[in-house]
Amino acid sequence: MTETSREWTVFSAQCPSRASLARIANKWTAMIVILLDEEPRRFGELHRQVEGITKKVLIDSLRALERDGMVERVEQEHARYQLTALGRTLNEPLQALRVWAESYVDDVQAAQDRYDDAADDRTLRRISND
Amino acid sequence: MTETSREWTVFSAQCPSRASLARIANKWTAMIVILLDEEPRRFGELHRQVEGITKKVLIDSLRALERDGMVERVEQEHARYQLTALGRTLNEPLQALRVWAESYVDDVQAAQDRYDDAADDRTLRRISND
DNA sequence: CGGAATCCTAAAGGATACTG
DNA sequence: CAGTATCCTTTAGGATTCCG
Repeated sequence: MTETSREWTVFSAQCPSRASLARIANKWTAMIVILLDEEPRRFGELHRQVEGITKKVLIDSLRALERDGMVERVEQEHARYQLTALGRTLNEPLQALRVWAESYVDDVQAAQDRYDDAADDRTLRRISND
Repeated sequence: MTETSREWTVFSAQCPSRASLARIANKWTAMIVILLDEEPRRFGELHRQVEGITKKVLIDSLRALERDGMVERVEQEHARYQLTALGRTLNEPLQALRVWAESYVDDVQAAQDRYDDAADDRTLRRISND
């Protein structure tokens, strides 16, 4: 395996880095961090920009990111959120993930079509063998 | 927002790139892709190396990755899996995520401790105000 | 060994209503 | 507007058993 920190490895179930990976390898985290990296934003802005997220999920996500030290709430009254220094280090890898998802839409779609067609074939062949 | 593809955006709930993001921003996906990028591996190897994953979750993950065109099964009899060209493009961002998770364990832990201590304080203050 | 099938639980996530 | 509280549904994921 590639060496990173010698002490921690995400491949070990109990390693704290595994929990960290679970938190950051997450679509809501990715979208929120990317938006907050552009500029601090208020709750309502995030709620509108992350289309389809409910208030509950958004607040739960923000709290979890606060707890993990990636996001901080400034201006208590106006509920403005921003990234911490730690959170900012996260933008690059998450942004790369977002770019990947948007760049390869067609390739993924094509692969899915091929796979589903092949699955249909398999089903047909199985039925005709009965 | 940062511009990537003009046609797709993960921030739109119905955009196919959102589903793609959900698939790749996922701890199981990350671990499997990272391992397969090193070399093709058999089912049993993956099962041992991704500690804590069950056979069902592993097979479900592999099938989903196959359907999305990132993984292919070679040597049907020996069940050896490898990345496709598309899947290989995914290693860099996912590896970056893994490195992040392993590198900042201490910072995250410290943040959690601070957060939880502050939460205790808040609780105590609220109780004494009753 | 590499699965498939079934069942089940826990956790994520959604809907709705209410509040300062 | 920025939440909280409740309840409910859905999904991910785990446990177990069986099979070629």
